[in-house]
Amino acid sequence: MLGEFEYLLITAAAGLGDKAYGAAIREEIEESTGRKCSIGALYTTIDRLETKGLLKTWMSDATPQRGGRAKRMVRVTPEGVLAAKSFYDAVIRVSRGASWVANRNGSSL
Amino acid sequence: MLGEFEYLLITAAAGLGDKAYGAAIREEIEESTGRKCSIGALYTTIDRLETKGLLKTWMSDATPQRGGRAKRMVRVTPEGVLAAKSFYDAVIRVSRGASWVANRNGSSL
DNA sequence: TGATTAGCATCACAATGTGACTCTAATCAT
DNA sequence: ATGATTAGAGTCACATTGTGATGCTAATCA
Repeated sequence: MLGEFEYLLITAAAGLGDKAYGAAIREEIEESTGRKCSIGALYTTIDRLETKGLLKTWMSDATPQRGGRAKRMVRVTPEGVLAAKSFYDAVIRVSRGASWVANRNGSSL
Repeated sequence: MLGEFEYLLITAAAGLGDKAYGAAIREEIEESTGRKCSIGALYTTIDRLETKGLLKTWMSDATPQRGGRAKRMVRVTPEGVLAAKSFYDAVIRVSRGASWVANRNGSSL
């Protein structure tokens, strides 16, 4: 199953869509979690997810900006979406009834 | 932050309340996830969570059953509940807007 | 031409997760 | 009373995942 950080990364990348590349994903993660995302965690996890087939990555052309280095673009594969969904579902399912879950009446699922 | 399995374990233990002990937690986890829970994962994770103060454990008296060995009882501490809540919230928050999340209208939070 | 900048890569290490195997003490059947 | 069976815990070496410090590259700017 996905680890927690792997899930974070896939979710961030999926949200960014076409604009998903290393540094942007990192910002996205830091924003949505409020915690630092280390470079090491970022790229090693990208590598691992790509190996597992949950992500696809490729290098873009360098952008014409000061320091505009080539970006490593990221796309979540269908398998990646599936894995994320299954992680999410697992958390939700397992959490049903837990005291810390806002119990909105007719809990569907 | 909590790992995924740590979260599972805390949730299962919390759900079992007074009846939370090693083997029962294991069954609970296997039931709610549909996956095997290895003994090693179980007890090493219990140890770690206890070290972190998220669980408290103690040995019960042996029960008068065939093979009724002393059980290692588990209680989730207030810190443990907090940690679980914070993990859950993080997953929910981060997942907002993800395509695999059933977007039920007024998403509270 | 060299300072600054955006961004990627790596490596050794820390934390987590896993399973095969073993141990214990209690009942049960002979 | 002795050995098979049972519920349950403990351990260890290993696999997987997460982290941060450090450095590299190529582009712009002054």
